[in-house]
This record gives sequence, C-alpha cells and structure tokens, in this order.
Amino acid sequence: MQYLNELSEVQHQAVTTTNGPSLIIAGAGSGKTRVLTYRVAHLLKQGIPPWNILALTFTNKAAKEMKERIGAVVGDKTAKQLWMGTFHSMFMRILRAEADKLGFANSFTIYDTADSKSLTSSIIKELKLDTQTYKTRDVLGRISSAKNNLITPKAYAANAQLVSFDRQTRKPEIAKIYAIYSQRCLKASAMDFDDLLMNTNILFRDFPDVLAKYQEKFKYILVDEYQDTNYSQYIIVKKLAASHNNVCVVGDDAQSIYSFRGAKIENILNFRNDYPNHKVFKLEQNYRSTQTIVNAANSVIAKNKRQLKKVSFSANDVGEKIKVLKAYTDQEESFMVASVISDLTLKNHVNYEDIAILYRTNAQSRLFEESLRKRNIPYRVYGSLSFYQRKEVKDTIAYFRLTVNPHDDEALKRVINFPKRGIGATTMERLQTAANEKDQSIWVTISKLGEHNPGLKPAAVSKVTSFYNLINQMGPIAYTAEAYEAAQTIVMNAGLIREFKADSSIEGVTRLQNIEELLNSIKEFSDTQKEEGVTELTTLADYLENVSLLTDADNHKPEDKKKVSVMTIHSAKGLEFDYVFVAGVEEDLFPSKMTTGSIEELEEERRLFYVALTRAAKEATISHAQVRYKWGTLTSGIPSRFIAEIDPDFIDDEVDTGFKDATFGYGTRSRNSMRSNPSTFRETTKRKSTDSTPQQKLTRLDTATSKPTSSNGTYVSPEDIEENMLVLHDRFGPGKVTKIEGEGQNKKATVEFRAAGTKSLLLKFAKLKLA
DNA sequence: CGAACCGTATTTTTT
DNA sequence: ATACGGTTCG
Repeated sequence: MQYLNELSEVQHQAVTTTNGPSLIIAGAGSGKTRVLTYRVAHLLKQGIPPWNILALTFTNKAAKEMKERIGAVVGDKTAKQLWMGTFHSMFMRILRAEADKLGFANSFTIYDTADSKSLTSSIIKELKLDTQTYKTRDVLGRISSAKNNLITPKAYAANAQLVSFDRQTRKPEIAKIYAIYSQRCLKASAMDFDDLLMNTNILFRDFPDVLAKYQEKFKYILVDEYQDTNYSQYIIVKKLAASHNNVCVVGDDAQSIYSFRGAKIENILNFRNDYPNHKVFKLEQNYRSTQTIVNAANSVIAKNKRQLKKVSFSANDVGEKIKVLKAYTDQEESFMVASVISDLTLKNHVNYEDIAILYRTNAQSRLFEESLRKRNIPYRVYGSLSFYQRKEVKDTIAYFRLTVNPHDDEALKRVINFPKRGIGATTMERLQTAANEKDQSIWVTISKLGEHNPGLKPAAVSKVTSFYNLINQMGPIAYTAEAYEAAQTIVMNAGLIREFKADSSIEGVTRLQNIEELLNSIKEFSDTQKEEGVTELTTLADYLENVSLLTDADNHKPEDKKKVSVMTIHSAKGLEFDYVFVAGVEEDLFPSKMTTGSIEELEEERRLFYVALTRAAKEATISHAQVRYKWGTLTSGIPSRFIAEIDPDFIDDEVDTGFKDATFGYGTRSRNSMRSNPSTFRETTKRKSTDSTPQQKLTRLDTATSKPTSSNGTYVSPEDIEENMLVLHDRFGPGKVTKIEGEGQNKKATVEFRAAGTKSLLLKFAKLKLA
C-alpha cells in the first residue's frame, strides 16, 4: 500500500477508517481530494467492487479528475465502473432506469434553466397574470426552493406558511403555477435540474423495493462538499445510507457558498445527530497556501458567527503579503492585473496555468479579456455563456431532443418555426390551448389535428403537419443510428445547414462553425465511448443524456492547460493556483448589493471571499476600482469591507496604479495619491496611449442575434459613410454602399447585401466594416 | 406572418 | 449596454 505513506497521520486515519459513518472536516487546501481519492482506492484494494461505491461530487470535473487519480492506483478499468459523479448525473442515471414508474418516459428530457424559464413565463402569460408582479425569475425561484425542500405542488398549496407568504407578496397564484409547471413537465416527459433530485426522492418514497435495491447496491457512500448539499440531496443520502450505514461526508462549513441554491450549512453541523456513532476527522493543516494567506483568510472568516470551531494553519513559508491594487477605473483595474501577470510570467517565469483572475459576477469578465488579449496573454474564461447556450447550438440540440422525445414541448416551441415555416404566434397559441385543455403535449395535439382541430386554418394545418412528418420520419434514427450520422441527417433534413449557410455575415459564419463543432463533439463522444469499451451502438439519445448536465468547465481542452484562468469565485471552488487575483472587491459588488440585507447572506459573501483567498498557493492580490460601469452607467465604488477585515499585518500598503489619466479615465480626474509605486508598474506608467481610440457609438445593433466581434467592425457616424464602403447591418452580413440620399438624421444608404439582396437603410443603424 | 421598430429590465452566484 | 418582449406596419 504505497499510497498510504504519502499521508499525514490524520489523513491516514480518514482513509483507512472505512466502516461506519465518518465526518471529515476538511479545511481549504488540506488535501481533501487526496483523502477522498485514496479512501476510494483503499476500498477497491480491499476487494469492494467498484459498482458498490457511490461517490457524489459537486462538479463533473471533480469526479472526472478523481476517477483518473483512482485509476492510476487501481487501474482505469476498475475506476470507470465506480458510481462517481454529481448528484444530478448519478440520480439521472437511476431515473433513466426507473422513470417509467413515475409516469415519465425513460428517455425523458432534461430541461435546462432556459427551458424552465420559458415554460414558467408561458404559464404566467396563459393565466393572464400581470407579468410585472409575477416575474419569471421570482416565480421560478419559489418553485425551485419548494422542490429542493421536497414540497410537492399539492403540499405547497396546503402549506399555510407558503401560501400566506405568497399572498403577502401579492403573488397568490404561485401554487397554481407550480402545479401547472409540474403537470406540463410530466406530459412533456421532462425534468428540470431540481426534478432530478426531487423525483429520485419520490421514487425512493413510493417504491420501497427500488430503494432497497439501491441501498443494497451502494455499500459505501461518499459525499464531497457536504456543506453545499440541499435538503433534497440530504434526504437521498440519508435514505441510501440507511441500510449499510457506511457513509462518509467531507466538507468545510467555512466554504459553504451555495445557499442561494438551497444548500444547508446545517447538514454538516447536524451530522453528529444524524449518525450518533460517527467518527470525526479534522484536516486542519493547509498544505496549499503560505502562512500569510491562511492567516489572512482566517482573520476574515473569524468575523462570521455561525461556524464549527476548527484551526486552519500552514507550515509552509510565510510568503508574500497580500497586495491591494487600487485602480481609478474598472478598465484601469484590468490593465493593472494584466500588467502584473505579464511581469510575473516574463520576469519570474511563472506559468500561465498557475494564474487565475477571480471575480464576483460574470459580467466582469469582459474587461479582463480585453486587457489580457492586448498583452498577448493566453487565457480561458470559464462560465459565462457556455458553448451549449449559444442560440444556434440550442436550436440544433432542440431538434435532437425532439427526435429523442417529441413530447418535449420546449424544444418543439423552439424550432417549430426555425427555419421559418410560416407557423406564427396565433397558430402556436391555439395549439397550446388545445394541448392544455386535453392535458397532453403539443406533439400529441398535432398528431390528432384530424380528429380535433382547434380552429386552425387549412394552410396552418398543412404547415404544422409537414413539420410533424419531418420530425416523425426522423424520430427512429435517434435510437437506431449511430449518433454522428443521426445528427448529420437531422441537421440536413431540418434545413439547418441551409439556413446557416445562407447567412454569410461574420456572425453567420461563426454560427455555422459552431454547428460543425457541435457535430464534431458528437463524433468525439462516440469515439470515446468506443475506446472505453462500450460495445453497443452509441446513439444520439446517448449523447443527449450525456450533454444535458455538462457545464462550461467540463469542456476542458488540452490547450487550456497553458492559459490564465478567468472565472467567478463560485466556479473556482475546489481549484488552486499559485497566483490569484481577486478583482472588483468593492462594496455593492463584493459583497453583492443583493446580500447586504441580512447577516446570513453577508456571512455567505464572507465565506465566498474566504474561498477566493484560499485558492492561492503563493500570492493573493486584491484589486478594486473607484469608478466602474454598471448597467451602462458610471458608478463609483468604495473598497469592500472585506479588505478592512483582513488583519493589516498580512497586507501590503495599497498600490496605486500609476497609470496616466487620459488613457483610462472615463473623464477628467485629479490624481492625489501616488504613494507607493513599486517597480512592477513603473514602466507601464510611461505608456502614453493605447490603441483603443474612443469610438463614437451611434445606436445599438438591433435584433443582432450574436455579439458582433469588435475586431471586425466599429461604429461610425452617418456623415462618414461613403459610397462603396463595406457595411454590416444586423444579420444581413456584409454589404456594399451603392447610393447615398438625404441629409442628417434622414440620411439613407442603399446597400447591396450578398445574402439578402438590396436594402435601403437608415444610416443610424449602419455599422462599418473595416475593409 | 414577419420585419422593423421601440421600450424596458437587467447582473449574484450554478447543477 | 444589450437582450428581450411587445407593438405596428407591410
């Protein structure tokens, strides 16, 4: 047992004490992953079959990495047979086998957040409720938290507290919306993220024999990030563990940052009551970070009232103090960070992959991208809009979804008129109403148009029917054909390729490329399945199951290995980097404005800050700006309270940027403090100007479906438009100005588009393409 | 029915 | 600033 020698005493205990309930309190950087990995490996070495072990992680990525590490000890083949993954993916797997018992097709669809939103919002509209009062986000939030607390629609309506709360907030119909939402999901054979957990609970509650089967199967259960489990997840674990009682949970209450998603920090605090005979292992030594970072982080988290007492210490070097960069503007902040990174890599030979920029909100990523690009620093932004959330990709996947499960109403609504088939709002409304009345999916309604026509004109009937035939004909290939071939056929038959090819604009070309990338990823998936020894045919249905729970971080490409990581603090959970930059540490941003109302929420933000700092192994740098764009307007920000909460012994004096006014300022400014200005910034101080010339913004690009790439186009004023110029307008692609008429606001240009013929445009909507 | 146009809310975090 | 939904016009 070579691997046991690499462990500290307490780690060793935590790894080898495998029977009975265990609670591992694992501080940041305490070698938690290593313990979990070896614990599983240890079980396997003792002859426990891999399929008897259920290991629940917080992200797919964590599961994948752990499987690889375990594979290195016990062999890949064994490791692959482990039930190791996120709650959502593991219980999806179980539901795929059992969903018919609950009235769902086993090929049920998974609704992502966008689908849930769209469904909720259409129900609100159908009920003719005031959309101002019933905001989709709020309603969905109520439904989601009900589900996470295992409150069914019926129970919701019967729950005095919930009902009276909704009445007080003037939203008495939420119970009804919830009921309809669930009914629609059932008819569509669709489950949202919360349903995957809730329906697992219902399955275990209503089918004791099924529960018994899985209790028997999972002889050993491990749960990572236990502090971030919600009630629904907690009950699943409790039930599954009830028979063998071999449950090991790992967590750190100081790192609980998901209460907005229903996570209950109490789950870890209450473990002792739930499992009286449990053993506790406290991993308190931080092997990751310098003493300075650990002590600084401790000094902050000490301000929180609710926490388990534990020590977190480092025996590493004392290390550098934490730096605070003070920028005038948000843009300047990003330039500074890029500048420091540049110095780190050039002078100190730090590798890009050992550096991360972390922030509170995804919206902050943009400026960092620009600054890093200007300095030719390779980077990868995680989160934000993932590949799978792009419109064209979602549309294409919607077709795949429909062929796998035609009752998937959200997919159907998405593509029934894309490409354009002349099926408009009126037709859809009639179909939806008919479907609601008969309590069936839109698909069933369409299939029975002959028997029951809800007032559709013959023209509409024929259009809808031909869509029906299209999908119906393709249906079987999702199950019978090889995934890539099926995907190709569908994309062709549905007219998607034709649609995307018709658009020769920059955006259009990108869209086509994205579809190609999607198809490639399907091919890759098939190939990987084969390599992993899957002998059955890999179908499109298989691919869809796999893809629905993937996130941006799961698309980790090999080339990302050599890049600076840019992401939210939430996504950085569980990761570590030598050099970490925490940006935008200002009041109302971090802590977020939404959270300063209650102590609980503020404490969570503080834990988030704690997580941010403890990602750093060698150096942590905090930055904040005095002026920042928010919602398109300039706002001023003061340094976050969290900076003041760090014990000053561990902080360097604030570093002013030293950048020149004109370059980055959003207006005139007076410089007052130029106190410490370390050499790092001296040379950049001399930079007189950058290549970013101020652009005159005329108007938005209306109806543009994807962001124009700023490198390809720039805004110009109407008076600068001349004949023969290349112009971009909306999605029409590049066109040439052939004629100019009128003056001033009414100045018009006739533009010849390659794809869309000749159009006459008001120039205020024109966008010049640099020829 | 679809395109063009216009007004408003949005940004807290994710499986 | 922009994405989205609603309204109007052809």
